[in-house]
Amino acid sequence: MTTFKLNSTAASLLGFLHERPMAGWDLLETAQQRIGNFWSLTQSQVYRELAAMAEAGLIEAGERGRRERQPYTLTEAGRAAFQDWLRQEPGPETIRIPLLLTMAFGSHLPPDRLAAILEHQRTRHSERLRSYEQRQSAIPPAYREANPAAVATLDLGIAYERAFINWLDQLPASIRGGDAAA
Amino acid sequence: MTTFKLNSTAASLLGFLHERPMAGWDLLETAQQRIGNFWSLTQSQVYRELAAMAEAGLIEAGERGRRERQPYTLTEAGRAAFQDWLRQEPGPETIRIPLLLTMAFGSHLPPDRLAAILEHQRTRHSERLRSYEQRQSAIPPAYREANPAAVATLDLGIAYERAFINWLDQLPASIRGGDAAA
DNA sequence: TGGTACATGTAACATGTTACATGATTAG
DNA sequence: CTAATCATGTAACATGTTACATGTACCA
Repeated sequence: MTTFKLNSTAASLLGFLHERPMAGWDLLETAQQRIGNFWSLTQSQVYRELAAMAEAGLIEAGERGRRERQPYTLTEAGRAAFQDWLRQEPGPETIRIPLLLTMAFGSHLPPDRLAAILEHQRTRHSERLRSYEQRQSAIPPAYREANPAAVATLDLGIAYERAFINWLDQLPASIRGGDAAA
Repeated sequence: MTTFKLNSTAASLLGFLHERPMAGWDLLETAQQRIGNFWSLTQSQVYRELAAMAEAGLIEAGERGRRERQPYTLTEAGRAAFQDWLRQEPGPETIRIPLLLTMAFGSHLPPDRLAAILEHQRTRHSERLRSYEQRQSAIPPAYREANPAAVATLDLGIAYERAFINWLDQLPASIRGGDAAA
Protein backbone atom coordinates (compact mmCIF):
# COMPACT_ATOMS: atom_id res chain seq x y z
CA MET A 1 0.00 0.00 0.00
CA THR A 2 2.92 2.36 0.47
CA THR A 3 2.09 4.44 -2.56
CA PHE A 4 4.60 4.12 -5.40
CA LYS A 5 6.81 7.16 -5.81
CA LEU A 6 5.68 8.81 -9.03
CA ASN A 7 7.62 11.34 -11.00
CA SER A 8 5.72 14.06 -12.83
CA THR A 9 6.08 12.41 -16.19
CA ALA A 10 4.67 9.10 -15.01
CA ALA A 11 1.92 10.86 -13.10
CA SER A 12 0.86 12.72 -16.21
CA LEU A 13 0.47 9.45 -18.06
CA LEU A 14 -1.82 8.24 -15.29
CA GLY A 15 -3.72 11.49 -15.62
CA PHE A 16 -4.44 10.83 -19.27
CA LEU A 17 -5.38 7.23 -18.59
CA HIS A 18 -8.33 8.52 -16.57
CA GLU A 19 -9.96 9.45 -19.86
CA ARG A 20 -9.66 6.08 -21.54
CA PRO A 21 -7.28 3.15 -21.88
CA MET A 22 -4.43 4.09 -24.15
CA ALA A 23 -1.27 2.61 -25.60
CA GLY A 24 2.16 4.25 -25.42
CA TRP A 25 1.77 5.78 -28.81
CA ASP A 26 -1.50 7.52 -27.95
CA LEU A 27 -0.14 8.67 -24.65
CA LEU A 28 2.87 10.26 -26.29
CA GLU A 29 0.67 12.09 -28.80
CA THR A 30 -1.76 13.18 -26.14
CA ALA A 31 0.94 14.38 -23.80
CA GLN A 32 2.74 16.32 -26.48
CA GLN A 33 -0.44 18.07 -27.46
CA ARG A 34 -1.80 18.78 -24.04
CA ILE A 35 1.24 19.36 -21.83
CA GLY A 36 4.14 19.38 -24.30
CA ASN A 37 4.15 23.09 -24.08
CA PHE A 38 5.58 23.12 -20.57
CA TRP A 39 6.54 19.50 -19.99
CA SER A 40 8.67 17.72 -22.54
CA LEU A 41 8.77 13.97 -22.82
CA THR A 42 10.11 11.46 -25.29
CA GLN A 43 8.85 8.19 -26.66
CA SER A 44 11.52 6.29 -24.76
CA GLN A 45 10.45 7.74 -21.47
CA VAL A 46 6.83 6.89 -22.09
CA TYR A 47 7.56 3.22 -22.67
CA ARG A 48 9.93 3.11 -19.75
CA GLU A 49 7.44 4.64 -17.33
CA LEU A 50 4.63 2.47 -18.60
CA ALA A 51 6.69 -0.67 -18.04
CA ALA A 52 7.63 0.48 -14.54
CA MET A 53 4.07 1.38 -13.62
CA ALA A 54 2.71 -1.88 -14.95
CA GLU A 55 5.33 -3.67 -12.85
CA ALA A 56 4.19 -1.67 -9.84
CA GLY A 57 0.55 -2.46 -10.49
CA LEU A 58 -0.57 1.11 -11.19
CA ILE A 59 -1.75 0.16 -14.66
CA GLU A 60 -2.63 -3.07 -16.41
CA ALA A 61 -1.90 -4.16 -19.94
CA GLY A 62 -4.96 -5.19 -21.93
CA GLU A 63 -5.04 -7.32 -25.03
CA ARG A 64 -2.94 -6.22 -27.95
CA GLY A 65 -4.95 -4.52 -30.64
CA ARG A 66 -4.04 -3.65 -34.20
CA ARG A 67 -0.35 -3.26 -35.01
CA GLU A 68 0.82 -4.69 -31.73
CA ARG A 69 -0.84 -1.82 -29.96
CA GLN A 70 -0.63 -2.39 -26.22
CA PRO A 71 -3.41 -0.61 -24.32
CA TYR A 72 -3.11 0.11 -20.61
CA THR A 73 -5.89 0.60 -18.07
CA LEU A 74 -5.71 2.43 -14.77
CA THR A 75 -5.98 0.28 -11.67
CA GLU A 76 -7.30 1.39 -8.30
CA ALA A 77 -3.72 1.62 -7.08
CA GLY A 78 -2.97 3.85 -10.06
CA ARG A 79 -5.82 6.19 -9.25
CA ALA A 80 -4.66 6.41 -5.66
CA ALA A 81 -1.08 7.13 -6.64
CA PHE A 82 -2.25 9.81 -9.05
CA GLN A 83 -4.44 11.49 -6.43
CA ASP A 84 -1.54 11.40 -4.03
CA TRP A 85 0.75 13.05 -6.51
CA LEU A 86 -1.77 15.63 -7.63
CA ARG A 87 -2.38 16.89 -4.11
CA GLN A 88 1.28 17.56 -3.42
CA GLU A 89 2.43 21.12 -3.55
CA PRO A 90 3.85 21.44 -7.08
CA GLY A 91 7.65 21.64 -7.08
CA PRO A 92 9.73 24.55 -8.30
CA GLU A 93 10.10 25.31 -11.98
CA THR A 94 13.06 24.08 -13.92
CA ILE A 95 14.01 26.87 -16.22
CA ARG A 96 17.10 26.60 -18.36
CA ILE A 97 17.64 29.26 -20.93
CA PRO A 98 20.76 28.74 -23.01
CA LEU A 99 20.44 32.22 -24.48
CA LEU A 100 20.99 33.70 -21.05
CA LEU A 101 24.19 31.72 -20.68
CA THR A 102 25.37 33.14 -23.96
CA MET A 103 24.52 36.59 -22.70
CA ALA A 104 26.17 36.04 -19.34
CA PHE A 105 29.38 35.40 -21.26
CA GLY A 106 28.59 38.02 -23.85
CA SER A 107 31.79 39.90 -23.18
CA HIS A 108 33.66 37.01 -24.80
CA LEU A 109 31.67 37.36 -28.01
CA PRO A 110 32.01 39.89 -30.83
CA PRO A 111 29.08 42.34 -30.61
CA ASP A 112 27.77 41.53 -34.06
CA ARG A 113 27.63 37.83 -33.32
CA LEU A 114 25.61 38.46 -30.16
CA ALA A 115 23.31 40.77 -32.07
CA ALA A 116 22.75 38.09 -34.71
CA ILE A 117 21.90 35.55 -32.04
CA LEU A 118 19.40 37.91 -30.45
CA GLU A 119 17.79 38.59 -33.81
CA HIS A 120 17.45 34.88 -34.45
CA GLN A 121 15.86 34.31 -31.07
CA ARG A 122 13.39 37.08 -31.72
CA THR A 123 12.21 35.30 -34.81
CA ARG A 124 11.82 31.98 -33.05
CA HIS A 125 9.89 33.44 -30.16
CA SER A 126 7.63 35.48 -32.41
CA GLU A 127 6.74 32.35 -34.29
CA ARG A 128 6.01 30.50 -31.12
CA LEU A 129 3.85 33.31 -29.84
CA ARG A 130 1.90 33.34 -33.06
CA SER A 131 1.30 29.61 -32.87
CA TYR A 132 0.13 29.85 -29.26
CA GLU A 133 -2.24 32.65 -30.14
CA GLN A 134 -3.69 30.63 -32.95
CA ARG A 135 -4.21 27.65 -30.72
CA GLN A 136 -5.83 29.85 -28.12
CA SER A 137 -8.32 31.29 -30.54
CA ALA A 138 -9.18 27.77 -31.72
CA ILE A 139 -10.27 26.51 -28.31
CA PRO A 140 -14.00 25.70 -28.37
CA PRO A 141 -15.90 27.72 -25.75
CA ALA A 142 -17.39 24.52 -24.35
CA TYR A 143 -13.92 23.12 -23.63
CA ARG A 144 -12.84 26.38 -22.10
CA GLU A 145 -15.75 26.33 -19.69
CA ALA A 146 -15.35 22.68 -18.80
CA ASN A 147 -11.60 22.90 -18.15
CA PRO A 148 -10.74 26.45 -17.22
CA ALA A 149 -7.53 25.52 -15.43
CA ALA A 150 -6.23 23.41 -18.30
CA VAL A 151 -7.00 26.19 -20.76
CA ALA A 152 -5.24 28.74 -18.59
CA THR A 153 -1.91 26.96 -19.05
CA LEU A 154 -1.80 28.28 -22.59
CA ASP A 155 -2.32 31.81 -21.34
CA LEU A 156 0.87 31.58 -19.33
CA GLY A 157 2.77 30.43 -22.38
CA ILE A 158 1.49 33.46 -24.25
CA ALA A 159 2.32 35.80 -21.39
CA TYR A 160 5.82 34.36 -21.24
CA GLU A 161 6.47 34.76 -24.94
CA ARG A 162 5.20 38.31 -24.90
CA ALA A 163 7.37 39.18 -21.93
CA PHE A 164 10.35 37.58 -23.64
CA ILE A 165 9.91 39.47 -26.88
CA ASN A 166 9.32 42.68 -25.04
CA TRP A 167 12.50 42.12 -23.06
CA LEU A 168 14.44 41.55 -26.27
CA ASP A 169 13.06 44.75 -27.73
CA GLN A 170 14.00 46.77 -24.65
CA LEU A 171 17.59 45.59 -24.61
CA PRO A 172 20.07 48.48 -24.82
CA ALA A 173 21.07 49.26 -28.40
CA SER A 174 24.66 48.61 -27.44
CA ILE A 175 23.99 44.89 -27.25
CA ARG A 176 21.20 44.57 -29.77
CA GLY A 177 23.34 46.03 -32.50
CA GLY A 178 22.12 48.20 -35.34
CA ASP A 179 24.24 50.96 -33.87
CA ALA A 180 27.51 49.76 -35.27
CA ALA A 181 26.13 49.27 -38.77
CA ALA A 182 24.79 52.83 -39.08
CA MET B 1 42.15 18.87 -32.25
CA THR B 2 38.56 17.74 -32.80
CA THR B 3 37.10 20.04 -30.20
CA PHE B 4 35.73 18.28 -27.12
CA LYS B 5 31.94 18.22 -27.00
CA LEU B 6 31.00 20.59 -24.20
CA ASN B 7 27.68 20.72 -22.48
CA SER B 8 26.40 24.06 -21.26
CA THR B 9 27.27 23.38 -17.66
CA ALA B 10 30.88 22.51 -18.44
CA ALA B 11 31.15 25.44 -20.83
CA SER B 12 30.00 27.83 -18.13
CA LEU B 13 32.75 26.63 -15.85
CA LEU B 14 35.25 27.38 -18.58
CA GLY B 15 33.66 30.79 -18.92
CA PHE B 16 34.32 31.58 -15.28
CA LEU B 17 37.86 30.26 -15.49
CA HIS B 18 38.64 33.06 -17.93
CA GLU B 19 38.55 35.43 -14.98
CA ARG B 20 41.02 33.57 -12.77
CA PRO B 21 42.03 30.06 -11.80
CA MET B 22 39.44 28.61 -9.45
CA ALA B 23 38.74 25.43 -7.54
CA GLY B 24 35.47 23.50 -7.66
CA TRP B 25 34.18 25.21 -4.59
CA ASP B 26 34.68 28.72 -6.00
CA LEU B 27 33.21 27.72 -9.31
CA LEU B 28 30.08 26.40 -7.67
CA GLU B 29 29.63 29.62 -5.68
CA THR B 30 30.33 31.80 -8.67
CA ALA B 31 28.00 29.87 -10.92
CA GLN B 32 25.17 29.90 -8.42
CA GLN B 33 25.49 33.64 -8.01
CA ARG B 34 25.96 34.58 -11.61
CA ILE B 35 23.91 32.09 -13.61
CA GLY B 36 22.04 30.11 -10.91
CA ASN B 37 19.01 32.13 -11.71
CA PHE B 38 18.44 30.42 -15.05
CA TRP B 39 20.93 27.54 -14.97
CA SER B 40 20.97 25.22 -12.01
CA LEU B 41 23.95 23.09 -11.16
CA THR B 42 25.03 21.02 -8.22
CA GLN B 43 28.31 20.44 -6.46
CA SER B 44 28.48 16.90 -7.82
CA GLN B 45 28.17 18.06 -11.38
CA VAL B 46 30.90 20.63 -10.95
CA TYR B 47 33.44 18.10 -9.75
CA ARG B 48 32.39 15.63 -12.41
CA GLU B 49 32.76 18.12 -15.24
CA LEU B 50 36.05 19.42 -13.90
CA ALA B 51 37.46 15.91 -13.79
CA ALA B 52 36.27 15.23 -17.33
CA MET B 53 37.62 18.50 -18.67
CA ALA B 54 40.99 18.00 -16.99
CA GLU B 55 41.11 14.55 -18.54
CA ALA B 56 40.37 16.09 -21.93
CA GLY B 57 43.04 18.75 -21.47
CA LEU B 58 40.71 21.75 -21.42
CA ILE B 59 41.88 22.75 -17.97
CA GLU B 60 44.89 21.94 -15.84
CA ALA B 61 45.08 21.29 -12.13
CA GLY B 62 47.52 23.54 -10.29
CA GLU B 63 49.09 22.88 -6.90
CA ARG B 64 46.75 22.24 -4.03
CA GLY B 65 46.33 25.25 -1.82
CA ARG B 66 44.85 25.57 1.64
CA ARG B 67 42.33 22.93 2.69
CA GLU B 68 43.06 20.65 -0.22
CA ARG B 69 41.80 23.32 -2.55
CA GLN B 70 42.44 22.23 -6.13
CA PRO B 71 42.71 25.19 -8.49
CA TYR B 72 42.24 24.77 -12.23
CA THR B 73 43.61 26.91 -15.02
CA LEU B 74 42.29 27.24 -18.55
CA THR B 75 44.43 25.79 -21.30
CA GLU B 76 44.52 26.97 -24.89
CA ALA B 77 42.39 23.98 -25.83
CA GLY B 78 39.92 25.07 -23.16
CA ARG B 79 39.68 28.58 -24.56
CA ALA B 80 39.15 27.19 -28.04
CA ALA B 81 36.43 24.81 -26.87
CA PHE B 82 34.70 27.63 -25.02
CA GLN B 83 34.79 29.93 -28.03
CA ASP B 84 33.41 27.13 -30.13
CA TRP B 85 30.55 26.56 -27.75
CA LEU B 86 29.78 30.24 -27.26
CA ARG B 87 29.39 30.87 -30.97
CA GLN B 88 26.82 28.14 -31.44
CA GLU B 89 23.23 29.20 -31.76
CA PRO B 90 21.88 28.78 -28.21
CA GLY B 91 19.54 25.79 -27.93
CA PRO B 92 15.87 25.91 -27.01
CA GLU B 93 14.75 26.62 -23.48
CA THR B 94 13.92 23.81 -21.13
CA ILE B 95 10.91 24.95 -19.22
CA ARG B 96 9.20 22.60 -16.82
CA ILE B 97 6.49 24.04 -14.65
CA PRO B 98 4.96 21.51 -12.28
CA LEU B 99 2.18 23.95 -11.41
CA LEU B 100 0.96 23.79 -14.98
CA LEU B 101 0.78 20.02 -14.78
CA THR B 102 -1.34 20.34 -11.68
CA MET B 103 -3.57 22.76 -13.53
CA ALA B 104 -3.76 20.59 -16.63
CA PHE B 105 -5.24 17.91 -14.37
CA GLY B 106 -7.15 20.41 -12.29
CA SER B 107 -10.46 18.74 -13.00
CA HIS B 108 -9.30 15.85 -10.78
CA LEU B 109 -8.71 18.17 -7.85
CA PRO B 110 -11.22 19.74 -5.44
CA PRO B 111 -11.51 23.47 -6.29
CA ASP B 112 -10.40 24.61 -2.86
CA ARG B 113 -7.24 22.55 -3.04
CA LEU B 114 -6.34 24.06 -6.38
CA ALA B 115 -7.08 27.53 -5.05
CA ALA B 116 -4.79 26.91 -2.08
CA ILE B 117 -2.01 25.77 -4.37
CA LEU B 118 -2.36 28.89 -6.50
CA GLU B 119 -2.28 31.08 -3.44
CA HIS B 120 0.89 29.42 -2.24
CA GLN B 121 2.54 29.87 -5.62
CA ARG B 122 1.64 33.52 -5.61
CA THR B 123 3.52 33.98 -2.39
CA ARG B 124 6.60 32.19 -3.63
CA HIS B 125 6.75 34.13 -6.86
CA SER B 126 6.20 37.45 -5.14
CA GLU B 127 9.11 36.73 -2.87
CA ARG B 128 11.29 35.81 -5.77
CA LEU B 129 10.33 38.93 -7.65
CA ARG B 130 11.17 41.04 -4.64
CA SER B 131 14.57 39.43 -4.28
CA TYR B 132 15.34 39.94 -7.97
CA GLU B 133 14.34 43.57 -7.75
CA GLN B 134 16.59 44.09 -4.78
CA ARG B 135 19.50 42.50 -6.57
CA GLN B 136 18.84 44.64 -9.59
CA SER B 137 18.91 47.86 -7.63
CA ALA B 138 22.17 46.78 -6.00
CA ILE B 139 24.10 46.45 -9.27
CA PRO B 140 26.90 49.04 -9.39
CA PRO B 141 26.54 51.31 -12.44
CA ALA B 142 30.12 50.53 -13.45
CA TYR B 143 29.32 46.81 -13.66
CA ARG B 144 26.17 47.50 -15.59
CA GLU B 145 28.07 49.46 -18.18
CA ALA B 146 30.90 46.98 -18.46
CA ASN B 147 28.64 43.93 -18.80
CA PRO B 148 25.30 45.07 -20.20
CA ALA B 149 24.37 41.64 -21.56
CA ALA B 150 25.12 39.86 -18.30
CA VAL B 151 23.09 42.41 -16.38
CA ALA B 152 20.18 42.06 -18.77
CA THR B 153 19.70 38.43 -17.76
CA LEU B 154 18.27 39.62 -14.46
CA ASP B 155 15.79 41.82 -16.29
CA LEU B 156 14.32 38.77 -17.97
CA GLY B 157 13.91 37.06 -14.62
CA ILE B 158 12.03 40.07 -13.36
CA ALA B 159 9.87 40.25 -16.46
CA TYR B 160 9.05 36.57 -16.12
CA GLU B 161 8.06 36.85 -12.47
CA ARG B 162 5.88 39.86 -13.17
CA ALA B 163 4.18 38.09 -16.05
CA PHE B 164 3.64 35.04 -13.89
CA ILE B 165 2.08 36.96 -11.02
CA ASN B 166 -0.05 38.94 -13.39
CA TRP B 167 -1.25 35.72 -14.99
CA LEU B 168 -2.16 34.31 -11.58
CA ASP B 169 -4.10 37.45 -10.76
CA GLN B 170 -6.03 37.33 -14.03
CA LEU B 171 -7.11 33.72 -13.60
CA PRO B 172 -10.91 33.34 -13.65
CA ALA B 173 -12.43 33.52 -10.18
CA SER B 174 -13.88 30.06 -10.74
CA ILE B 175 -10.44 28.52 -10.39
CA ARG B 176 -8.79 31.02 -8.09
CA GLY B 177 -11.43 30.47 -5.46
CA GLY B 178 -12.80 33.11 -3.15
CA ASP B 179 -16.12 32.65 -4.92
CA ALA B 180 -17.20 29.50 -3.16
CA ALA B 181 -16.48 30.86 0.31
CA ALA B 182 -18.62 33.99 -0.11
C1' DT C 1 38.36 21.44 22.20
C1' DG C 2 34.46 21.20 19.82
C1' DG C 3 31.47 23.07 16.42
C1' DT C 4 31.07 25.27 11.96
C1' DA C 5 32.27 26.47 7.45
C1' DC C 6 35.33 25.03 3.93
C1' DA C 7 36.54 21.60 0.40
C1' DT C 8 36.82 17.42 -2.28
C1' DG C 9 35.29 13.30 -3.89
C1' DT C 10 32.35 9.15 -4.84
C1' DA C 11 28.39 6.04 -5.10
C1' DA C 12 23.92 5.11 -6.38
C1' DC C 13 20.25 6.19 -8.62
C1' DA C 14 16.67 8.93 -11.44
C1' DT C 15 15.72 11.14 -15.47
C1' DG C 16 16.38 12.60 -20.20
C1' DT C 17 18.27 11.92 -25.04
C1' DT C 18 19.55 9.64 -29.23
C1' DA C 19 19.86 5.99 -32.06
C1' DC C 20 18.71 1.86 -33.67
C1' DA C 21 16.11 -2.68 -34.58
C1' DT C 22 11.91 -4.84 -35.56
C1' DG C 23 7.50 -5.68 -37.23
C1' DA C 24 2.35 -4.35 -38.69
C1' DT C 25 -0.72 -2.01 -41.59
C1' DT C 26 -2.12 1.07 -44.99
C1' DA C 27 -2.15 3.79 -49.20
C1' DG C 28 -0.79 4.37 -53.65
C1' DC D 1 4.57 -4.64 -54.15
C1' DT D 2 6.67 -1.02 -51.85
C1' DA D 3 7.10 3.23 -49.43
C1' DA D 4 5.27 5.65 -45.62
C1' DT D 5 3.29 5.66 -41.24
C1' DC D 6 2.15 3.38 -37.12
C1' DA D 7 3.85 1.07 -33.05
C1' DT D 8 6.80 -1.05 -29.67
C1' DG D 9 10.90 -1.88 -27.56
C1' DT D 10 15.86 -1.65 -26.15
C1' DA D 11 20.67 -0.12 -25.71
C1' DA D 12 23.86 3.20 -24.69
C1' DC D 13 24.88 7.17 -22.98
C1' DA D 14 24.44 12.06 -20.94
C1' DT D 15 22.86 14.69 -17.39
C1' DG D 16 20.90 15.71 -12.90
C1' DT D 17 19.98 14.58 -7.88
C1' DT D 18 20.79 12.95 -3.30
C1' DA D 19 23.38 11.12 0.10
C1' DC D 20 27.30 10.07 2.24
C1' DA D 21 32.44 9.78 3.59
C1' DT D 22 36.52 12.18 4.49
C1' DG D 23 39.47 15.61 5.95
C1' DT D 24 41.04 20.86 6.87
C1' DA D 25 41.12 25.12 9.11
C1' DC D 26 39.18 28.67 11.81
C1' DC D 27 37.12 30.68 15.81
C1' DA D 28 34.67 30.86 20.08
